[in-house]
Amino acid sequence: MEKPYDFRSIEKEMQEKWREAQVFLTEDSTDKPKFYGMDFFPYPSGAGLSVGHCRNYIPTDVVCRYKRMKGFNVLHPMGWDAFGLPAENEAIKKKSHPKKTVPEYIRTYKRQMNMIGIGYDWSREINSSSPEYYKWTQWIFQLLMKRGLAYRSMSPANWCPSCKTVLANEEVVDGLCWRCDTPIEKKDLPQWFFKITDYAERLIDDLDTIDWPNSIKLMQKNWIGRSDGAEVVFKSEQGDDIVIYTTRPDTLWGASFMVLAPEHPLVEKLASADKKEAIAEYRRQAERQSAIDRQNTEKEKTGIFIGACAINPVNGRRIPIWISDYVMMGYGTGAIMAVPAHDERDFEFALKFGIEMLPVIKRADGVSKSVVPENAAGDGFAEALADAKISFARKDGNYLVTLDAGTADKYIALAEKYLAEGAFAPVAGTVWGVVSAGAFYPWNSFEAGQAILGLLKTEARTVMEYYNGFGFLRDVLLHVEKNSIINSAPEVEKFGGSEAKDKTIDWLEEKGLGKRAKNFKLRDWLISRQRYWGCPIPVIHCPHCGAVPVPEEDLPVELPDVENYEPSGSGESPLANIDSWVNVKCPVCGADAKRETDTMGGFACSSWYFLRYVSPHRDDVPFDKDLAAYWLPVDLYVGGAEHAVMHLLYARFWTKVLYDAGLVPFKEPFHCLKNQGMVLSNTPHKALTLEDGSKTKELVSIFPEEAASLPPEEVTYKWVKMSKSKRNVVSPDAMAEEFGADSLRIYELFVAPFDDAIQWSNEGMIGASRFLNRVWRMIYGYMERYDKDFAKHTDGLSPEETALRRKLHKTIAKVDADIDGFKFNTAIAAIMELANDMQAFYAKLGSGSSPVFSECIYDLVLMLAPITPHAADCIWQDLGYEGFTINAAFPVFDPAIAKDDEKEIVIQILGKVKAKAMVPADADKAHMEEVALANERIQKELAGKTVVKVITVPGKLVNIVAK
RNA sequence: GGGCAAGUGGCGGAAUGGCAGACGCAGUGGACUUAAAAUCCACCGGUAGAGAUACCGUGAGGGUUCGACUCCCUCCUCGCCCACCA
Repeated sequence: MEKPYDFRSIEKEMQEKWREAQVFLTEDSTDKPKFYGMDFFPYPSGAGLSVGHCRNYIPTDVVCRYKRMKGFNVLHPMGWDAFGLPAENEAIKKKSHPKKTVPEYIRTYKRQMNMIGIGYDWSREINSSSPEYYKWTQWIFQLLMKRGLAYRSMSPANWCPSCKTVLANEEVVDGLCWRCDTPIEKKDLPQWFFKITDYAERLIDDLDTIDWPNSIKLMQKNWIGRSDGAEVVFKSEQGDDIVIYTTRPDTLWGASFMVLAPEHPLVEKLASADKKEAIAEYRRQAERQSAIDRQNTEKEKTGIFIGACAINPVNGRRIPIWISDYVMMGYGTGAIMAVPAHDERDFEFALKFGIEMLPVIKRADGVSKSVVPENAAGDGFAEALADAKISFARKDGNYLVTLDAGTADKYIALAEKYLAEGAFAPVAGTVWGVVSAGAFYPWNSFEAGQAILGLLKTEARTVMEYYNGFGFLRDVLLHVEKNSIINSAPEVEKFGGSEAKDKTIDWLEEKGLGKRAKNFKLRDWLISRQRYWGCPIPVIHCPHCGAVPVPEEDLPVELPDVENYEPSGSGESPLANIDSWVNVKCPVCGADAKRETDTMGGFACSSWYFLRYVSPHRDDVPFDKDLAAYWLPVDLYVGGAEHAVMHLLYARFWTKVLYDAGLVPFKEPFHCLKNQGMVLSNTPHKALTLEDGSKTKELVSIFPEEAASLPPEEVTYKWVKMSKSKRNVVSPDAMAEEFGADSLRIYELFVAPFDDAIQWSNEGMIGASRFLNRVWRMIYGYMERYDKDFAKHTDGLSPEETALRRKLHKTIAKVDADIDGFKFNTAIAAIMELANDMQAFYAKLGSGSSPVFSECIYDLVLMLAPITPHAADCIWQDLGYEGFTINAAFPVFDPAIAKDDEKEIVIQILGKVKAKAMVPADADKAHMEEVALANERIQKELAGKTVVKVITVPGKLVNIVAK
C-alpha cells in the first residue's frame, strides 16, 4: 500500500477524529490509578506560542499519553493566566482593551496547542479573568482574612513608575520592575499583605518532602533565608531597651559600636539635640535612594553618629550608636551590634568613620588563634605597629594596602620571630590573602608565611595588593589599638565554632540578657495592585467597621466595564474613578462605605488554579473536596525555572493555608516538579552607546531590522532567551507547516536533554522529518504483508529474526524507562536505532514476509504514539486497528526475548583494550579468563611477562595485570 | 562577593567506574536521474602509515583504582540564581 506522508492532511484529520471521539476527556470515577500532569498555565500574549512554550508542553504531553497507555487515569488540563500586568500592559500598548485582546490571544494559543497535538481535556479549560473563576479567588482571599493572614498596612512599597503600581518583593529583580525594567521607587501607600511569613518555617521544612529539582529548592531556601541566632538587649544610656539581632552571639564581646536602621523608631528619642537635623537629612537621603543604589555593594558606606551610646550587657562597655542604610528596618530588629573584627561590613564602616575597633576574641577551637598567637598580647607586636602609617583603598572588591617602609620592617621582624618559634600566626592574614590569589598554593600556611616574608623583603615591601585582604588589614589595624584580647563568657570559653555560638545563647538566656531567635529574609506578600486588570479585592471600607469582607452571597465582586482603564499614577486604581461602583453601604452597619479599589496581583489567581481543574464548573464551591482529594497533589508539574520564588512559593503557601482550614488533605500542591531548559535564539546585539556618544563594551540586543541597517562589524550575535520584547521568537506555526507537528515534536525532544538550554536552529528539523518519512515508507511498503497474528508465529525463527526481536525488546525496555525518567532524547535515539535495524532487515527481506517484522511494526508504532501521535494513529488505523493508540497498551518488555545468547567481551592488558572475544552470555569468570588467556593476540602480548592478577567482570571484560 | 549547574568531534549530544563519540546534523565519495531534489550505499576525532596497525585524545594540573569522561582535591572558563539579610 502506497501512501505518501502528507503530514498536513494527516495531522488535521487525526486532530478532528480526536475531537469527535473526545479522546482526551477525563473520567473522574475509575478503578485505575490516577495521574495528574500539568503545565504552568500561560498568560496569553499577542506573540502567540513560541517553540519555547512547546518545549514545556510537548514533554508533558508525551508523559501523559504514555501514562494513559500504561493504564493510568490521566488528568491533563490547560487554562489561562489571563489577569495581570503583562496582559494589561500589552493591551495598553495596542490601544485596545484586555477584555478584547485576551480572548483573541486565547483563541490563537488554543489553535496552536491543538496544532502541535497536545492532548488537553478542553472541557476543563479555565480562565482566571472570568467571574466564575475569580469569584473563588476572592473567596480564598476572604478565607485568608478570616484566618488573620490578610492585613492592610501603610508601608513603603516597591513602586514601578512605568507600570504605575506597587510590586511584591519577588517581582523586583535587581532593583528593576520584572515586567518593564524600570527602576523601582519607594512609595508610602496603604497596601494589602498576605502573611506568608507565618509559614516561612514550614515552607522551608516541607521542601524535604517533595520531588523537585535541587536548584529550585535551594532558591526557595535562600529566598526564605532562615538564619539562626539571638536577640540581645542593649540598654541606652537613658535606659531604653535596644534589641539587636545577631547570628554571632559569640562575638558579643567584640561589639565596638551599634548601628540602627535610619527609620528605627528609637532614633528620634535617643538622638542628641544637635544631631536631629543631620539625622532628618540623612533619612530623607536614604528614602530618595532607589533600590538599585541601595543594593549596590560597591558603594561607600554612609551614616552618622546620633550622639548617644549604648551599654553592652555582657561587659558593660559603652559603645556609640550610629545610623546607616546598610542596616535595614525590615530585617531582624532593625538594629545591630557592629563587630568589625568579624564582619567585613562593620569593619569597613569603622574604617570609614574612624570608630575605635575591638579586636577578635580568643577561642578554643584555633580559628581565632590563627589570627593572634596566645602570647601576642603584651609581647610588643601591637606596640611595634602602633605608629604605623598604613593606608588602604578598596579597588574592584580588593583592598589595596600600603605600608610605609618602617612599618614593613617592623612587621617583617616580628613575623620572622614568630616563624622562628614555629608560630605563623602574625602573617596568617597575609597568607590567606596570597593563598587565595593562587600564588602559593599548595603550600601550607607556614611555608606560605615564609614565602610572603621573602616577598615583603624585596620590591613588594611597600605596596601589596591583597585579595580578600580583610583578615590581614583587620589584624594590623586591630593591634594598633593596643587592646588585649577580650574573652567570651567563662562558661563558654572552651568551645569553638557553632558550639560556642550555641553555648553563648544558653548563657545569655540564663543571665536574662537575650534569647534564641530566628530570622527570615522573606517578607510578607504584598498583593495590592493599583491597576484595572486584576481580581477585585472583595472588601468594603466602612468608616465605623473598618475593612469588611463583601458577604459571600455577593461574590464575585465583578470587575466593572470601563472604557479608560489605564493607570493614573496617583497611587489609586482606575476603579477609584467609578463612583457608582465605589460607593456602597457597609454590609455590617449599613453606613455609607467605599469599596476597596485595588486589585490583586496576578499571582493570587495562579496560587490555586490546579485545584479548580478538578471541578471547573462547580459554582457552589471553589473545588470539589473529594475530587481534589482524589486527583491531588499534582503528580507532574512542568514549567520554566523563572517562577522558582514567585508562583511556586505562593502556591505552596495557599495550599498550606487550605490544609490548615481543613479543605484539602495534602500540604504540598506539586509532588514532582520539572523545569524544561530554555530555548535560546541567536540575537543581534550592538555596543551600548552612552549619553555622551561613547561606546562601551556592554552589548544590548537590537531588532533584526536595526541589525540589517548597521555595518556588519558593529553587529554581534549572541544566544539569548527568546522573548517578545527582543523580537527573536520562533513560532511553531512555520515549523509545523514545513515539517509537520510530529517532526517538530521529535526535534524538540531529541535535540538535547529535557532540562538543558538549547540553541534554536531549523537545521535539525530535517533529521526528525527524514526519520519519520523513512519509518512511514517502510511500514506502508510492508502493510499488505502485515500479520496481526504475529504473536502466534514465534516458532522456528531465523537467526536474523531472533536478533531483530531481541533488539526490539531491548528497545522497549529502554524507551519505557527513558520516557518515565524524562530522558526523551535517548528514548528517541533508541527508537531510531531499532528503525535502522528494521530497515536493514526489510531490505534483505525483499518481497518476503516475517511475523517478527510485523511485531516490530506493532511495537514501533505504539512506542512512537506518545511522541508522534498523529502519524502513529494514522498508521494504527491503516493497519486495521480500531480507535486510537492512546487507548492501546504500551509495549511490554519481555526479558526472556531480550536476553543475549552470546556476548562480546573485551580483553584488556593493564586497562588497555587488546582483543575481543565472544562468550556465552552466562559464561562464568573461569571460562572468560580461559578464553582471554587463550587468545592469540593476548598470548603474543604476554610473551615474557608474568601475569600478576586477572580481573573479570561477567559479561563485560577481562583485564590482565601483567609485568 | 555567595550559591548552583556545566565544560566530550565541525555542530547538537551519548556513555555515571569497564570498547569514548550511540543517535542525529553538517561534510566527503559513490549509486539512481537528461539534470536537480528526494532516496539508497560507503566514509567521517587527531597524528603517522598505501594498509593492517600504532600512538595521542573528554577545559588544565594532581590524586584514588587493575581500569577514570565518570570518583576525590586545586585551578580556569561559560551559564543561571541570589546578593549590604547582621
